[in-house]
Amino acid sequence: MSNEPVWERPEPSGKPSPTPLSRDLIVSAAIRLADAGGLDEVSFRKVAAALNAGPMRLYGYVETKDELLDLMVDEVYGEITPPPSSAGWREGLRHVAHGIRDATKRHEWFIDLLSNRPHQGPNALTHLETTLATVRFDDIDQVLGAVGAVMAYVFGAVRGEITELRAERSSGMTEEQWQRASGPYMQRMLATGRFPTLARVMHESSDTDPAHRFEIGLGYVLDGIATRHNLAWRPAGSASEPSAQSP
Amino acid sequence: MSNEPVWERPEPSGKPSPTPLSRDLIVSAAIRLADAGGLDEVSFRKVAAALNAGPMRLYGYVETKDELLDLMVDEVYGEITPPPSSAGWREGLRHVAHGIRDATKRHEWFIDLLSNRPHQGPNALTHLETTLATVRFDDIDQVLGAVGAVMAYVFGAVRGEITELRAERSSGMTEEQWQRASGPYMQRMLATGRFPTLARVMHESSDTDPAHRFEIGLGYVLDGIATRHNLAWRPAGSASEPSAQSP
DNA sequence: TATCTGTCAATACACTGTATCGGCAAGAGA
DNA sequence: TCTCTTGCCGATACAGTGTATTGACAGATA
Repeated sequence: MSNEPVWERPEPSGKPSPTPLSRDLIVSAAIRLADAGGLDEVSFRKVAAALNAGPMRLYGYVETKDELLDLMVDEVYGEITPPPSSAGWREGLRHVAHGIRDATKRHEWFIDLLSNRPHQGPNALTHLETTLATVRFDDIDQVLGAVGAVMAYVFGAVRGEITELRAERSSGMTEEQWQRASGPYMQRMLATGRFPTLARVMHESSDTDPAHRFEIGLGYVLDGIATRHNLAWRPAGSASEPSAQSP
Repeated sequence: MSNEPVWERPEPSGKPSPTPLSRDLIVSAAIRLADAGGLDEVSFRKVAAALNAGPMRLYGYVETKDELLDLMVDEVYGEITPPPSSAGWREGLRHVAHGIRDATKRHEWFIDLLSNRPHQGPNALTHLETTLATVRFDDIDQVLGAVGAVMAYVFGAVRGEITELRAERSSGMTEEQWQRASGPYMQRMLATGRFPTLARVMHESSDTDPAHRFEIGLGYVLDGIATRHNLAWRPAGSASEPSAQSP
């Protein structure tokens, strides 16, 4: 009934109980379950059971399951360390990108909760704030464009990684050879000759390290921002970053 | 029991029936339902009901619900027109990017089915093949890197768009003013003063057209690829595209 | 002490994906 | 033509989901 978002709604007034409860306890239990067995393990019944409580007890703290998921997402945002305020826009955005990727490594389900609703919890907002603040272009539209592009790339890339990783895991522990067409189905498809370029990629590509591929793509995006805005920029492996200026 | 993927498994031998059935009928019914009411409307019971059949009848054509979703995804890939073979890498990738974005406009649920499993249906594979083939760099790793980065950006950006669009729709038809902090919660948050840059973005940004923002980010990625690989490239609005060369 | 208020457990409902079983109808063999 | 097999389909059932409803009980207040 209450139209306020979770973040602004107070929790029930911890009445002394054999097993005390709180929003924090609930979300951390849910996160534990999700980390261990994926989002499917997160049900009100299971979360409540993990806390020695009845399922309906959770509804005092959380109005709906989506709210619980929102709280979980925001908790993950809270784990991500902001870039140092001394960082230039390029280092800053790289830091943020890796922060999200690392967080998703710890909580794979994080990436599944992107399309539910926008992330507006307090931690998500401060994450967004510090990310925007690290890009000190004069033109605010350029700031938004740069941050938006980097975020879009990061989310897409991380999602791809996780998807691939899950496929490997479920498809019988095929380590990195999975995309090498070791799956019999893929082998048959490639054998049809209808996918020559794809076959070439599978057979000849030497770049199978996901972290490296992530870095490559991220480099593209950052280079593009620098090029488009005529920012000074060094091609590779350079330590210092010039302070940003919009043209 | 059969370990073969759907794509290689024959359908039941169309026995004459009052209401004939086929995989195509099933997936198009499912797609119709999903287009109309989102993925939640796609259940075996509802799809079967739309075809005047019992739910269990579908299991002859599709072994599991994930298989049905895979078929739906592949159908969407089939709708995407490949780039003209005359296109250079930049036009080609732009064409692919917009193809995916447009398809997602027609079928919003498409973007939700990315993290399930990799897309390996015949249409998805030919889509990937033509995408790779449009980038004629000598170094195959550079091809994969470029295509991977563009795809990651596209998926991330489109997902963001759809998420925002859904939020607007559910949050009471707030058109484009949503991100202008018209939501009372956001207004309160911004009023705390803890998010100055975010507030500035919300108030001062004039760039609210999603299509334009998509284009901007895509431009970053393509510029980055061109820059990184020292490809000839014109900053803006230039018609002809030089044929690609890797350094 | 009596009343109110807020928290919780139990039950119930509609819905999901899918395993199992039993029948039925078409094709094959005699 | 009669039987038998085979493959498809419907009905039922089961375990699980999110959540609405109800009723009891405990602590605070009058």
